[in-house]
Amino acid sequence: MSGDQSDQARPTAVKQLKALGLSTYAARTFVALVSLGEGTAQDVSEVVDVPRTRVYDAADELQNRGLVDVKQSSPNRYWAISTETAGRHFEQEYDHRVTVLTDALDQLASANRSTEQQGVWTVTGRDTVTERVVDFISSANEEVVYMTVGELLTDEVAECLSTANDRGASIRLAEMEQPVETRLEQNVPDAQLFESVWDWSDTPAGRLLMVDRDKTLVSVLVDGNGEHPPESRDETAIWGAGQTNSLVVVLKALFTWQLDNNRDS
Amino acid sequence: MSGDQSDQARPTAVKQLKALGLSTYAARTFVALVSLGEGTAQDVSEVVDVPRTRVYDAADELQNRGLVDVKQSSPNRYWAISTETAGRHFEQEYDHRVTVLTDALDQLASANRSTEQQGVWTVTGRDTVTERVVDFISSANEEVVYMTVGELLTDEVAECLSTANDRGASIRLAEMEQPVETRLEQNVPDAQLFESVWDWSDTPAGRLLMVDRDKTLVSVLVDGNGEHPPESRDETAIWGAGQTNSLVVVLKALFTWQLDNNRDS
DNA sequence: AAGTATTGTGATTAAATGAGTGAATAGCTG
DNA sequence: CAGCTATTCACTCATTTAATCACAATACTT
Repeated sequence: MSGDQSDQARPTAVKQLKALGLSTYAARTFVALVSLGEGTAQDVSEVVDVPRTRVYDAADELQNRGLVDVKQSSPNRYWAISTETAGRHFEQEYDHRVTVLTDALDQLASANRSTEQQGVWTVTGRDTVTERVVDFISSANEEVVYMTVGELLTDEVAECLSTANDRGASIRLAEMEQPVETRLEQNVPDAQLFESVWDWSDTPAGRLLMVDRDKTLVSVLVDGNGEHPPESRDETAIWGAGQTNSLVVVLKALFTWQLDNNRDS
Repeated sequence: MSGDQSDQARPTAVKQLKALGLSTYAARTFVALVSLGEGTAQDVSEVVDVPRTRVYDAADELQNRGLVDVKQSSPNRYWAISTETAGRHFEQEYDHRVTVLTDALDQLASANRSTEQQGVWTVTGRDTVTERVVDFISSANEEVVYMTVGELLTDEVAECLSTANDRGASIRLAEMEQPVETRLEQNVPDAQLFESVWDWSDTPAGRLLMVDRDKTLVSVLVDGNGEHPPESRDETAIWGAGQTNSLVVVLKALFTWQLDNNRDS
């Protein structure tokens, strides 16, 4: 199929453009103009599903956004900016957005974000959990203990561990499945490896993390509904912070015992 | 006023969050949680204008987006991620969006984006015009002739000119108002400067650009309605491409005469 | 030059999304 | 167990957005 790519490309492009704030018609019109390079309202409505009489509004919207130039002739002709320019355009727009947002939020953020927490917070979604893990490791000053299944030791986390190590924190790393692999040594060469004395193989455990003996996180991998391939298994985690936090106390005990035991052997 | 900043910060933060795809309630709830650090539905609805019974939906939305963690107690407590994490989060999200979009658009883009154009395209808005100017200069292989009023020779354009020069294109630069200033030499040291023989002082001219004697752009500065300060004057431009394009022909003639005349003196 | 086709604008209607409100259920506390 | 609060759910109202139609203006054709 020659159109196999385009058949996919068109809806995804429209979807992204809508997510970036364009109306449905504007998104479709822009996609049409990118395909055509240039065209009239008629041309556009023939290529995509936009009523001809609405192409004018859509083109207006696009022009105001700087995505389309207009030739004032009869009939009017519309010209879409190049894909590279469009990319740069949106990048700039959203850099600006995020800058303004973080500035505003920084002003609002209260100083009393205490690290002393009573209970336990839950996080869902693999990316979100990873985000929290990275957060924690980034805040490490002295020690990071991280036990994980192999598939979750991504480059992002590995890099983060390296940075923490450079900062002077000691890294203790273990894998749950096999005995410590050489892969770990490649990814995080400065880490001090240890082996788990328990067998996690029949548990859905994902990661155990402890930072400076003050912040801890536990995650499990949970199958969605059907038997998806392993990569789409969802992850949910709980975390807590502070010396008096129950989860911290438990994991501290667990890891201390674990590490002591390892040193002996 | 102590709250002078926050009074501004809160609405702008909400506005940006909405622009980034959150619902009004979700945006307000997040702002409240950033201010509080942590809180119950009650707390949130007391701080910002969200009905208490709806904080739960909003928090759900935020949790799915990975912006808020939940503590399952009674009452539930919600915890907002740090502003830095939020910034990184959105950056990542939109980098991803833009990547997917440009990929899709590249597949769609027709190869026949000919540089040979019949008519003349119009662009409005200072930023958009600048974008087009940068586009043009970036595509220059041999020669760039750029005549501009001082306020429009921004750093972005200057840098772009330097790059073009490094690529082997000769840069000819002039300012419309005063005789050629030393400022130009600072900004674009490698440019060959020339003086205009005409007096543009009573015209609203903004820029004249010619690239490789094949693409040209003319812009004018136009007052909005009231007497705004000069920086808010809007700009509109027309451009054309191709050896047979009327605008190209005109500007080529103009500049050739201009440059010849300059060399004589 | 007149008629026909096509382009552009505006008004109008219908559908969908989202904001706001209140009632019902579940869970805790005394 | 009673009274309270927290949470969820269902519904209304308003605003926005999609879609259609009718008309005016312009260009093209014979």
